[in-house]
Amino acid sequence: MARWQPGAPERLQAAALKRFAEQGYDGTTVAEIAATAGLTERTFFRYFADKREVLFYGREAFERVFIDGIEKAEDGNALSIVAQALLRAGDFFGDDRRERSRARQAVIASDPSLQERELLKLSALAESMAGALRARGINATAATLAAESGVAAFRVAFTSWIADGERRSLAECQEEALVELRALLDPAS
Amino acid sequence: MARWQPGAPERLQAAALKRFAEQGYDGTTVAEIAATAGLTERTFFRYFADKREVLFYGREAFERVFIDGIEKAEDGNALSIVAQALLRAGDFFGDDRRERSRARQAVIASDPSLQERELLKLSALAESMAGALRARGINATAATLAAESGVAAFRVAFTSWIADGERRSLAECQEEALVELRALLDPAS
DNA sequence: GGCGTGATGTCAGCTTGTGACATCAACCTA
DNA sequence: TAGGTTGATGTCACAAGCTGACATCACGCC
Repeated sequence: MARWQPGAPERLQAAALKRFAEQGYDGTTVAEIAATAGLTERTFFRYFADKREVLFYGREAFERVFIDGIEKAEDGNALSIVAQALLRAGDFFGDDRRERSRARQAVIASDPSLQERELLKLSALAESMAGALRARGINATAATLAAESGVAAFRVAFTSWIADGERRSLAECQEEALVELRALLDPAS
Repeated sequence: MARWQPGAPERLQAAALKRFAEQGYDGTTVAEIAATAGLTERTFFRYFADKREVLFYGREAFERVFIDGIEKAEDGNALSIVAQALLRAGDFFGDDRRERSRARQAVIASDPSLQERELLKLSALAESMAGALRARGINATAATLAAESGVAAFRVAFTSWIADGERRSLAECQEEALVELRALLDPAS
């Protein structure tokens, strides 16, 4: 038998989500999270740089979907490449993930320091996307603007997707947000 | 003679900028900042909610320029209203502010937790701008997307403006960024 | 059987941030 | 002018986040 239970970071994340939902983010100490997972505070900080980071465990897979999407997109202008990547990323979030996403987002919305961290992650995502666009020959400024606008569209779509009573898939919400983005130039808007 | 030296928050901010430049953000404690300003740590936390906030003192005036710009802009589509506001905001940063902006931005770039705070402030700015757009009758989604894209353009322009050797005014950098943004959304491109 | 490895624990300490209460010059009022 | 009020600041104690140094000890390899 193994000396330690496997999957320490996953257990810590599960424990944290449970506690945050019950007592709130601020009302939960790292020591409590660790105890819930059968570990100590010190071990928590070996896996996560700080208390907030536990909510963002496993982001790399998520980010890779966007980068892959940009690399594999058909040729077009910067925005159309980003749009293709977003639509593929939409498929990454199936309907089974909706409830968990909602719960996680509710925790993040409850605390400004978590919103900051979320923004930093999204900013890093935009920077990665801009890099992938530059690798396809898009100029630096256009790449940055396309990536940032794309992330803004993703946020709009994601917010709709987890809203109460929303039935459409994330990909459908994405399409709508992209239509709106392109319509910003319309004199009618 | 007054019991206390006036302008405690300004003195604390100046002391902080000085120390951060000399010793780095992380290498400076709040107690040191307060001592430099002739005050105590407790007083620092009476003026600033946390250590980072001292770098963002006086943001309201900055934000108001954007909101005023949106309110006073001539009619047009969402993006053109945002563009008018950005160009006015460009005038807010005269050439005399360039050096201080550069120094401040260097501190922020040196520490991820400061970048987080900066992103939160910019996100709040975008949300205010979106509100001002909605007040002009723009629909919610378009307002959010136009505001976020506009803030992205501002960041691009601001980064150019404080780059080494840049001679153009911020307003000129803004114009360039806006041209790129419009080209991005233009289906013809 | 001995030994290194590596995940975890223990402990001490620093920094950030907060609540409760004390201080005391300036100001107001009778 | 005496006496009370105000408000910026100080003092103290403490919780919580986070870190470095070192200890522990099952597992697996030689």
